This record gives sequence, C-alpha cells and structure tokens, in this order.
Amino acid sequence: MDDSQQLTMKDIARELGVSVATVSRALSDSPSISRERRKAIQQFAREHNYFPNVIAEQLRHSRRNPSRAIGVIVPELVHYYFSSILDGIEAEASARGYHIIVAKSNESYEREVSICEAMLKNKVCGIIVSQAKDTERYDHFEHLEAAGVPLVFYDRICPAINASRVVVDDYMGTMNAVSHLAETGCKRIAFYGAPMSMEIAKNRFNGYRDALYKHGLTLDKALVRICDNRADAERITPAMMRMENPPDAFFAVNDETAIGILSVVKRLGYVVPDEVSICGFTNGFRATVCDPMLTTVEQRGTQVGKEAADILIGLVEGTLPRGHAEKRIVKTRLVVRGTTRTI
Amino acid sequence: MDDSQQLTMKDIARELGVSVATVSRALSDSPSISRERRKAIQQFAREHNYFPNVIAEQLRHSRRNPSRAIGVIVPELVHYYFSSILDGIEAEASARGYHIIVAKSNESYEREVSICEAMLKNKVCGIIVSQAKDTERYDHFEHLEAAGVPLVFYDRICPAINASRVVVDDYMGTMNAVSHLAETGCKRIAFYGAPMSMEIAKNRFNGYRDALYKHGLTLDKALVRICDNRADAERITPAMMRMENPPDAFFAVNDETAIGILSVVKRLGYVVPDEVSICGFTNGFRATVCDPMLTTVEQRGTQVGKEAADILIGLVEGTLPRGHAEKRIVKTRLVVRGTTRTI
DNA sequence: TAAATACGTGCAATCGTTTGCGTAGATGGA
DNA sequence: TCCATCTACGCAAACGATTGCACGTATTTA
Repeated sequence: MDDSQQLTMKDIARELGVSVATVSRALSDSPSISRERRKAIQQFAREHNYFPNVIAEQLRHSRRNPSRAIGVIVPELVHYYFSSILDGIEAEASARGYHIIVAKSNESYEREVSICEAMLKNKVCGIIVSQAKDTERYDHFEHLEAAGVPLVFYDRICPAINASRVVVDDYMGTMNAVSHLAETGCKRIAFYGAPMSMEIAKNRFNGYRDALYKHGLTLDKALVRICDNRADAERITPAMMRMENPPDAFFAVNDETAIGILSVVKRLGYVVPDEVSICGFTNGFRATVCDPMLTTVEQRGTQVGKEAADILIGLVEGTLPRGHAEKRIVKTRLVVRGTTRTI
Repeated sequence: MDDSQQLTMKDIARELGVSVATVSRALSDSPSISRERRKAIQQFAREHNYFPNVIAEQLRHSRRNPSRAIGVIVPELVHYYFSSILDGIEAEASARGYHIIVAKSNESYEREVSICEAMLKNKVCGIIVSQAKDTERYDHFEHLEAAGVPLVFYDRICPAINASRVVVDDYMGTMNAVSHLAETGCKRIAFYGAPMSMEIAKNRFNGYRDALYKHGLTLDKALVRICDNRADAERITPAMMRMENPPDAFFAVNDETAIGILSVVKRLGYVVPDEVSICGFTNGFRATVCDPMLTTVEQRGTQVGKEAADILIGLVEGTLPRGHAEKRIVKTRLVVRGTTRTI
C-alpha cells in the first residue's frame, strides 16, 4: 500500500555516491556544482519524483523566513458576503504564493480563542479575522500581536485594538442609497438596522440620518427599527404599513431583510416600486432572484478580501512596517434595479 | 516591535540550568522527571508563555505521524452548494482536531495540478477534492495516491480512479422530484440538465427517465434540454412554451435554472403552479426568495462535507484500510414549496 | 618549478523537538 | 561493607534540509 517512504536528499546522495550537501546545492542549481553532476542529480530527482520536505525547509529557515500560511477566521461560511471575502482572500493569497487555512468561529468567543491558539501553534504567518458576535475580550488578539503575528480585521473590526482593517464604506453606501430614494421622490423613508453595538450599524445609521438631512427630510423615530433578518422583517413590517402615515420607502441593512419587507409589502397589495420603494445592502444572490429585482448597495466582498490579504502580506513581507495599522475602506456601489423608481 | 524571538526549550533549559531533554520530558509530564523540577519547568514555561514549535515537532515525527492538515480543493467558493460542503468539512475536521487548507481551482486543470503539488509539498495528510470541469487527465491524482496521500472526491468524482467518494443521490433525488410532479397531475414534464459528460448529469437524467416510465408517461425528446444556468433558461424557455404542446412542468438541474424558468413563465402570463409546475435541485438561498417559493431537491451539502471529512480522517488514522475506496451516497430530500401543486 | 588561484566537493553545525541509552547518586538488602 | 536496584537526569542521535568553511585537485601565473 503505502510503499513510498518519501524520497529524501539523503537517499539521492547515497544512491549517487555524493554528499547531501552536494545534492542540496545541485537541486538549487548552484553554480558551485559541476554542470554534469548537477544535471545528473536533477534528473535523478525528477525521475524518482523527489519532493523537498517543506517542514524541514521551514524549520531550517524559521528564524528568517516566516511560513506562507495565512490563517483566516470567518464567523460563518454559508453566507454570500463571507464567501465572497474568502474568495478574494484566496485569490490574492494564491496569486502571491501563499495558502490559506480556514477556520469558522461560529460566532463564538471560545472557538475564536482556541482557533487563534491553534493557528499560532501551526505557525501561520498572519491572521485575517472578522470578530465573532459575542467577542468582547481581546486578549487573544493581543497575544497574537505580541507573538509577532500580524493581524488584519475585516467586516467586524475590533475597535479596542489598533490593528489593520478593511471595511466597506457603510456610511457613504447608505448615504447614497437613501439619497437615491429621496431623489426618486420618497418622503417617508424607513430604516431597518442592526443593533447599534456594532460599528457597521452605527455607520449605516449615520449615513441614513445625513442623507435625510441633506434632502430636507426629517428623521421620524417611528420609522427606525432594529431588524436585520427576514423573519423579523416579516413580523414588524405589517404594523409599519398600518401606521396613519406609513413609509413610502425602506432601507434595509441587508438583502435578506429587504426581501422580507418586499414579500410583506407585496402581500399587502402595495405596488413596488410605484407605491413603496425598497433598497437593500449586500447585492448577493438573493437580489436578482426576487420580483422585482432588488435595488441594493453592492458590498464588494471579493475586493474586501483582496485588500485584507494585500495588507497582511505587506505586513509579513515588510513592505508595510510592522506594527503599522493600515486602514482601508472599500467603496460601495449602488446597484439600481426594480424595487426603486427611476427619476 | 517584534521583540519576541520565540522562546524555545533550549532557552528554558539554559535559564533553569537543566538539559533540553529534561525540559522536553517535564513539559510532556513524564514521570521520569522529579515532581518539583517538573512543576518548576512547567510553571516557567507557562509564565513566559512558551509555545512548542509545531514545525520541529512535525519534522521529528514525520516518519510516523502525519500532519493534521487536510487539503480541500473547491472549483469555486461563492456558491451555495460548495460553501455548504466546505462548512461541513470544516465542522467535522475541526471537531476531530484537524485544520483545513482551502484552495480554489477556478475550474482549471492547470490550477488543480499546481494546487496538488503545493499541497503535497506542504505535507497535508490527505486531500478532499471536487474535480475542475476541464480536468480530463488524472495523473496528478495518481501521483498523490502514489505518494501515500489519501484522496476523497465529492460532487464531481473522477470515474477513472478508484478512490473514495461521496455524492448525493442524484438518481433518487430526481426520481422522487419528477414522481412528485407526475403525482400532482403533470403530464408533460420538461428536463433541463447539465452536459451529459458529467456523471451527475447522467444520473439525474436517468432518474427523470425512470420516473416518467414508472408513472406511465412517455419521454419526449423535445422536452429534454442541455441548460444549467439562468441566462440559458431565460433564452430557451419562451420557445418551449410556444410549442404546440407545451410542457406543464419543468425539472431543472439546479435552483438557478429553475428560477430562470420561473421568471419567464410568469412573464408569459402562466400561473405557477396551477398551469405550470417547476422543481429545482439544490435548495440554496434562492429557493426561498422567489415568488412563489421553489420546490426543490435538498442537496445537503453540509452532510456531504462531513462524510467526506469522515472518510478522509478514517483513511488517515487507519480506521479505514489504506487503499480502500469508501463510497458513500448522501440521501436527498424533496422540499415541497409553492412552485408545485399539492395533491 | 613554486606559488597563487580557481573549482568542485565534503564536513559539520544548525533549526527545535523527541527519545533510546547510559550513568551518577541515593537507597536498600545481605 | 559491598553489590543490586531505582530514581532522576544528561548525552547524543535522530527528523530533512541549508550553508559557512575547509580542503584536495587542477589550472594559471610569476
């Protein structure tokens, strides 16, 4: 079965009657080995398909060369935005000769801590992470930094730690989207957001508020709700529409919520977008499946992933100074489809 | 900045005036070291947060112990089915103390080959892979087997190689779905499938054919098309509906295609499901977003991923004999929603 | 012809751990 | 008092690769 006890340099050396050092040099094409010997050794290696043992290589070089493994921590995998980001990280990493080790925190603090430890043990050269929802202590991240492992946050950044990060421009994204609603004639624009404890939630709300202000609309607290999933949206929206002065537009913190609103509003007999406009945030699969298709803010997860990997690799390779906290903001893009009016 | 030149056993040994061997044994709690010394060393290590160097550990053990890294090759990441599978693999692997290294082939043969090489170099203990679409030579997979790296295929298996595999029960899944259509009164059931070069395509077609036969319906070749994406579905479906004797039901090879059909059929003014029934295959996000919601075959990607990881770990740990080709079939489940009739 | 310069190789240390074996000192028994 | 036994530790060789240094043999130069 498992006959192939990996071929090593020692084997080649013995077989060809030379020293291990010579084999090593020959394989790295060092000119200090005579041409014929070099070729002979290289050919022998090829024919017996020799593979250098990376473990040994790394051990030898560990003082100078970091590994080429990037640790990636995601809260969940089956999620459009996160898988886009993962896609972007993978693309950038593999293009630059790195590979990625992926672990899922399941939104749990404990998992996050043990993943960090495991990755540290496995000598990743750096870690790209989006915090779990219930993470409120940061010592595990600080340990990493102390151990010299650079850290890049994406999406859910850790405000308490001055590390590199890449986020989407939630403020401008929301601002533009709500402006679009206002400019197409909506007067009473509702806002369904995530709990304000998260940075991104605050930024989006501010974008909403400022867009209203910019267009001379007033902020009605009755139109602002904490709601970030479809089930809740379907639960609270009917009441919204029964108000004496119901909204004529909705901005939702993600596509899922927007689609919940859409289905309720249609069921109640309103015409979308003529009577009620709806705008989401993500531009995932869902957005093109519903009817009419959803106007939404494109989050460009792939770009986020690429930027994160780019920063991390920069930090690892020294292009960016160690300890520097690089902060990048990925611009969003408003994708106008059928749930909002044209001017 | 990067002060922490990793603490090694040598450092501890020097600091405490003992030999490295003693430190090693003390840290592994060997009884051959006196209790006090053991405790002292352990405490020192803890206080200076010593981390064993896994690279060195692995090198030392490489002859006997395989690494605990599982290589996972996916054709693409931003895809409901594949991310579910990845999710399942991650869950099973991390529960059993393994981590996963993820690489994306982009459906390219060359990428696949170079990924295999890189993973071999990086000493993964095994590889879980779904073949790229344009892979037609299998030497890279054979090399892996020859190098003693076990291989498990999922989804797109490689028929030419007798390796372990886990697939969903495409045949029965389709059979049940088409039977459901027949049993709810559909007489002319169309089939949109993937190119017959892929195993899964054949199996699904056979399920379709046999279901028709079972219910006394005849197979009309005009109702069978190669079509596995939304754009194509939107292009060819209008013509289908203009036939003198148009279909009263569609079975599509995936949800995306089914939704393409749905949008066309609705636009043409047919009532779904009263006049036309539609059934997809996947049960991804899309299925609950469209209106009416899609009846579809649940593919249970997470389960596929778990089974694949289970097999691989079994092979690695010797629970399953090396060289054994374990073949598992994950049962599908028909999820009946709004695009098909009730009896 | 002797000395200086390549050139091609091998020796041996090194990376951080693990582990078989040897041994000094303590303890026990006769 | 002497030998057997045990305890607690150190020595040194691995794992597989890299690399500074030394050295023997040609070739060139004075």
